[in-house]
Order: sequence, then structure tokens, then C-alpha cells
Amino acid sequence: MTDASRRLYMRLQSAAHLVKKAADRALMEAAGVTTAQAAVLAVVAGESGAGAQGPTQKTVAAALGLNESAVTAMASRLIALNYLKRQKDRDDRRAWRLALTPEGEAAMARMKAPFAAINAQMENALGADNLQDFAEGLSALSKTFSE
Amino acid sequence: MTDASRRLYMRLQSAAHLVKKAADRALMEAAGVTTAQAAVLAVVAGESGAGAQGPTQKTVAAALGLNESAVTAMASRLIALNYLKRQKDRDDRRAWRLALTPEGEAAMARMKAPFAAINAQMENALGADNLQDFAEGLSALSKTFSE
DNA sequence: TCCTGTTACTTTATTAGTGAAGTATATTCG
DNA sequence: CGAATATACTTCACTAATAAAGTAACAGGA
Repeated sequence: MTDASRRLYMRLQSAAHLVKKAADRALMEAAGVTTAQAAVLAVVAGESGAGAQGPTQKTVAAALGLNESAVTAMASRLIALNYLKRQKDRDDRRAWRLALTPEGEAAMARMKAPFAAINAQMENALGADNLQDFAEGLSALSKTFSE
Repeated sequence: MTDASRRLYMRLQSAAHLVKKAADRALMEAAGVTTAQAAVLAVVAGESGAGAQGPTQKTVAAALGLNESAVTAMASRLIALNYLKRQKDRDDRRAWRLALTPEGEAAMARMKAPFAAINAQMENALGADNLQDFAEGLSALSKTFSE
């Protein structure tokens, strides 16, 4: 099986894995956070508009395409790291509301630069003129495979 | 952060994760094998030319961009499943040579169809005219990020 | 020959995910 | 109202990966 004929699935997973490995090293070095943790923090930050209670774990799971049990574990780790806090929902006592702590905000600030570097390296590898199409391809895959 | 502006890194990981989740379900259902196991079996099969001893674990690790310790664990699981066997290298007593068992060959045969279906679904989502560019983008990323 | 350094693999501890089954709270409907 | 059902989260057992540190075998030079 030559490299050119390697099936699309394996090529996608391989590329994603290599980029993740590099990104994890860079982010951990510069900000002391993994990319998986960064993704959760970013969703919580993005979903915490003025006056909002912050997202539930279910919301985070849906945003990232994860199982709720994965978010339970991730939230616990991020709370242990003091980057996140949990509060019971006002009206629904089953649900938690997640919010960044000041330390969580600081971590998000620290990870800006290394994240930008990774994205720049990706954009550079792809070439400016392919960028848009490639990103749309990823969206098309996400859409098709998010059952 | 809107969907359009979501950083390339997150989009890549998200798409890869969703596709992997779907592929793992389909492959496990149809062939009783995970996609990670399938990848290792495919490398072993591809590297086992006539008369060859089969690849070492290091070779498999390099082919998949994994650590050698990951391959140690994967090989153990695949041997426990009786899909793979290990033999000491003729000349280098540190190295193992991996080879498919008959059951491993049968598993590879079982996974052909579901794998083709996944690839077809991906190609369909991307569209025939974007396919080549997308695949080349993945290769460019792999090349840039395989340190 | 023996020392030094490299190489192939293993072990350990940790992160991160899955799916299935369980608990407690909400909601809906007869 | 109360029973049945649905929802939000947790727990458990498992797969899969990383990085760092360790073991055993190989290889080259004094």
C-alpha cells in the first residue's frame, strides 16, 4: 500500500494524531495545559455570555462531540487544577453549570500564543489558497459523521 | 466564537474524532476490531512481503507515528486476541518480528467492507472534486508535524 | 577484550476517550 | 395526583495514547 493510495480514513487519523502530539507538547510546555483541556476551557469561555450561568456538562459534551462521561472526568480534572468551578443550576438540580476561575482565565491567556503558532504552522503547511477548501472539508466531515 | 472562525486545529481534531467514533462503531460491529487495531494489522500485512520476517515494533511505531510503548501494548492486545504473533528476530535478539495469524488474516478480510463504506462516506462528504486537494492537505500536515 | 554509547523493547503513571448501567431529578400524561 | 418516561450526571471496566525511566542486547573504538 503506497502512501498515495493509503485510505482517506487512515490519512485523516494519522495527520490529526501527529498535529495533536505536537500541539500537546507545545501547549503543555508554554501553558501547562493539554489541548483537550484547552478545548473544554474554550467552550466554557465561549458559552459564558454576560448574565449567563455558563454551560452545562451536556452542552460542553455536545459542542465537542464527546460523551457526557468524558466531560464528567475532564471537569473533575479541571476543577482539581482550579481552572474551573461547578455550580448547581438554579432551576434544575440535576445539572451543573461550569465557569472559569480566575486561574482558568489566566491559563486561557497563556495558551493564546502557542495556539496561534500551531494554527499558523498548519495554515502554512496547507497554503493560503487551499485553506478555505480544507476547512470546509473538515466541516463537511463533521457534519456527516455527527450522527 | 462562531463556527466559521473556529480555529483550524480544533476543527481538524473535532472532525477526526467524530469520524473515528463512527468508524470504530462500524468496524467493531462488523469485524470485532477497533480502528486502532485495524491500523496495526494493516501495517503488519503491508510490511510482510514474501520471505520477509515481518516488521519490528519500532517499524510499526514509525509507520503510524506512535511511541514504541504504544505498540508494545497494542501488540499484546492483538496477540491476546490471537490476531498477531511475535517471533524473535533472527539476528537481533532485542527485536521482535510481528506477523498475522490466520485469524488475523480473517479479521482483515472482515474489515474490508466496513472500511470501504467509511471511506466512501468520507469521499461523498468531501465531494469528488475536492478529494485530491484534501488528501494532499492531510499529507502536508503529516509531513510538517512529524518532527 | 572491555568500555561506552546506542538501540529495541518494557514498565509505570497519567490523560483521555468509549459504552453500558446506575442514580436522582424533571416532565408528561392518563 | 401519581406512574411512567426522559434527562443530567456518575460510575465502572476497558481501549489507547503519552512521557520518562528502566533492561537487555548490539556495535564501535581504545
